[in-house]
Amino acid sequence: MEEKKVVTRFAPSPTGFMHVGGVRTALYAYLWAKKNKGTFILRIEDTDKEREVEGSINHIIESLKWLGINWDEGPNIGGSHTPYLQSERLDLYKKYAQILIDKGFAYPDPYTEEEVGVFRDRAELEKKPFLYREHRPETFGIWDFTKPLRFKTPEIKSYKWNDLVYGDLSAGPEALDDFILIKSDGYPTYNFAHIVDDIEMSVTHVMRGQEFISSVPKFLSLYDALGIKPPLYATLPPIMGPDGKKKLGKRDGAKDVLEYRNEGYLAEAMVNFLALLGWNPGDDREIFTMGELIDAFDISRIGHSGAQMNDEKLDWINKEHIKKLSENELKNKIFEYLPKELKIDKIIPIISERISKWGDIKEMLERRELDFFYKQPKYEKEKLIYKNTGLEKISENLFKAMSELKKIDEKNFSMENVKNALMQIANALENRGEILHPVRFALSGLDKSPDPFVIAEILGKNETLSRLQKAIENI
RNA sequence: GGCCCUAUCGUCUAACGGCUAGGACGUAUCCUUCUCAAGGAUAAAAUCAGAGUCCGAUUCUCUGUAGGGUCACCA
Repeated sequence: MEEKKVVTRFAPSPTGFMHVGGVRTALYAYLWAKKNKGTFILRIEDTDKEREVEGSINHIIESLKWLGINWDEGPNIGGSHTPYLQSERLDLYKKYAQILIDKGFAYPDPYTEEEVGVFRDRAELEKKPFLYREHRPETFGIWDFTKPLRFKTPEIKSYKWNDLVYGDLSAGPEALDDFILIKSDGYPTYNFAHIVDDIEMSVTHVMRGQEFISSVPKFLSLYDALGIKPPLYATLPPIMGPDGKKKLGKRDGAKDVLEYRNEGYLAEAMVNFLALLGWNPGDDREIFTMGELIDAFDISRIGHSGAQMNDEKLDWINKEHIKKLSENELKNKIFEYLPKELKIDKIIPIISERISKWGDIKEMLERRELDFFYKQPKYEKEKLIYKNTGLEKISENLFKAMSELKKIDEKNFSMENVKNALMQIANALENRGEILHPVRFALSGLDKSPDPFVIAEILGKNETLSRLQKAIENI
């Protein structure tokens, strides 16, 4: 028997930016499709014209592209199920609506929105779940497109189904209701449209957040009414906000993923982090490329409980990915952030081992931690004193350092040689810091900085000696 | 309120019903050239509670508790 080709989709609504929750859903669907050499579809569910936010389709596209979550079919590139915007597929939903009407499984809603609202309020007051079907009219009129079209649930029963992640799930009959298929504005609801499209697009695996679990019986009864076998469901655990309580939502500060790009995170690190938020490979690996994720990914290892967004782990993963960059990639990226005076090859390791994301370079610059590499520092004496060493002693040590460093030929003024020279003096002292600290301070003017040897090499012999001299004059 | 889902270190997580509950981030301490960073080592840190089944329960069952989701002409 031939295996059916795996088709997954990501179907966002264009109501704003994408946050990590949406991205992770997209990622898992993508990974599963790629792992099975299947198809990953991007479909835009723009059936709510009220909530639609201008520009969000492009924003979503840009986010996915940045992360390398590439779709095989969808906006911009087309495919065999074009178009990929639901607002352009209205005829199709009408066709399916007609099928349901003909089968007696759909009817126009005779009530106004206000009247239904009254039913709902009453149910809420009585602490009962609201069920429209308890108000289902006896006889149905002809649908004239001005009223919403409702689904007539064929059979009110408890549903049981299997979820690829959660296993056997079930819901009571109160999960079933005569939901709206087509709104009075002519657009289908999510409940209806996504099912029609999943059928038309031959989607085999539906991955989405667990907020949809309680709607699944509705979907199943719709499939039943149509006489079509539903796809497989893989429900994803929620991502919680930083407080660990609520599901991450735009309302409580979920970040636009593109903001992570602006802060200087690598796309692959972001993907790596999100993949691990709710899934694990079953071994101790933590750092993955997209290709490695595709190999390792498996629905059966997706977790069941909510995971909390954790920026510190993301920083660590990003740093690990930075370490994997080639020399050239690292150089180009770091130089993007540096002023021309600092575009020195030797400064790259100094920066790269002090940052976890590119944006940290901006902060280093703002804190003026790198200025001394191209600018004579100002000396603030408070930062100088090393333990109980007196000023005179410090000057004396600086002189010693100068005279030793003068002996090194300019061509050989390397970190190693500077280190040897200075350590020779330092080791003779009771406390090595008595010379290492003043020298470092003379070169950088900072209480915290890279070590003096590497700075000396970058500054060169002349500048190094000149700064030692200036420091002596200024203390 | 009904229905549904979930529960292992602070966080992400691992553990056919069977070793001392493992790893990672973060934290702390030590080492490595004064500081910072990087690196190395070490440490502290968890099975929500109570019953039941079993020789044996983090794992299975029940109850409780806590958290989350859902009950739209939103997706």
